[in-house]
Amino acid sequence: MSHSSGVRQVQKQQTRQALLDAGLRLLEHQNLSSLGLRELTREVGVSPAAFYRHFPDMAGLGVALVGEALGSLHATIRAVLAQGAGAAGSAQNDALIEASVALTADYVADHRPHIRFIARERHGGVGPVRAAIAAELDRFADEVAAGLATQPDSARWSAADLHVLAQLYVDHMVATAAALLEVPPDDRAGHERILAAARLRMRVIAVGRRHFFDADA
Amino acid sequence: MSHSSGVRQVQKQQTRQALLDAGLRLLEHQNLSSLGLRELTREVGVSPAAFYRHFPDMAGLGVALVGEALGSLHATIRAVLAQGAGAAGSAQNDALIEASVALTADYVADHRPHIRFIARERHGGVGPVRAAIAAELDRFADEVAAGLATQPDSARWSAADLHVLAQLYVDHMVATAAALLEVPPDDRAGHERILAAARLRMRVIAVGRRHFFDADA
DNA sequence: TCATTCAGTAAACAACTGTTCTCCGACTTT
DNA sequence: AAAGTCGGAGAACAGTTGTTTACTGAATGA
Repeated sequence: MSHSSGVRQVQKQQTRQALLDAGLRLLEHQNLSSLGLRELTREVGVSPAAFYRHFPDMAGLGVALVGEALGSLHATIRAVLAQGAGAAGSAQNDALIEASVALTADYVADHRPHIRFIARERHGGVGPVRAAIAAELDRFADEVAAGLATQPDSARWSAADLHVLAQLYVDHMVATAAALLEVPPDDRAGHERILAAARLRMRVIAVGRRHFFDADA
Repeated sequence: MSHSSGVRQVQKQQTRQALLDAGLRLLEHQNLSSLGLRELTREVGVSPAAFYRHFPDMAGLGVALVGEALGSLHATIRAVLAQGAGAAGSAQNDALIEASVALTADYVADHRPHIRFIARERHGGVGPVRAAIAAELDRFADEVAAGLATQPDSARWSAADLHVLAQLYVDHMVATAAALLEVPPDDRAGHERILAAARLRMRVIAVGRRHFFDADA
């Protein structure tokens, strides 16, 4: 058999990664559908034909970038949500909100180009990429719904309705991430303004969930 | 002076409109940044050079499309929100939610390509278009905030926090509109599924607003 | 050691791109 | 009726684009 860590494979992965990195760099200021194959290979320093050794399409490159951008996030999200399992009270809830917002802020700070790519291509013109992003976000919603289900405030909620609520949380986090991109990375004040707004909105949603089945709701 | 309804002006507006219409048609399956000038003029049946008589750029065409897509919506939104002014009780609130959701559904049904364009270019690669969309959505948030302010449930809310809440409503409506686009126009079941989820989420937010300052919030 | 695999190259393909120029001819003003 | 305006056509510009082809030479496995 051919073990997968031969010199050949390693070098192939290196240029593949170089293509992904250069793509991300070039996509900071343009859409995937306007990124040229030659433009990309020129940036990397390989011949145009070399691209086809790694991806069938530009769409293929895009799908790979989606995985790079969001793939590692699932475990992190589950970890954050686990800290609120079974906990009650608004103090505990606020801690969970704070942790979620902090996670969003940190991830955007550390992966700006990736997040920008996701925001840009979420409704972009490249079908397979749109589908890949939608699939990842759906998985996020599943995970958030599972996390919500363990909390006392969700006692009277059906699984289906919890999933709808989870989508609201996910959408809101994506919106917050996109808002953070609109502000320069070193603008601490603008940064904090967005995060404060995000916290407020999450608290409104949390309160709404808790009182949703009250008599005067 | 030259009155603005001469044969000349009318014909000019006609080809301008033809450019906008053809643009919208071609943008249904691609991004603005990948729409070629020649591709567009070919679709309309005019020479490439004719484009420059109407727009300096593709970005210019895009900004004009933003106005076409969202400009007429402000008055409609104000009208819907006015019906809830000063009203209390969850029944009245539900009516307002229903009206908002119905407005969104109708507008998407009647302006699918426009809304698709907005969703696609909201975070797209063309700066001026992004800015134009952001400006329109900000105006929507202003209008929603003004509408919310007239309701008893907002009694203890500051103007600034109401504006943050209004952005949540606007974001949610945009997300709902985008979700409607993902489903074929004649899929009544999928359509209704999305609208039911939107209503639920809006109700959660409304309940959260009402109980936000409760002792156990 | 020798044959095989295969990532990357170079060149050629036909087609396409945005922009500028000069010109025409129908509308508009005087 | 003459002079002026101006939307649009047509051609030329110098590039660019994605894709396929035959090839090289180093890593690989027997």
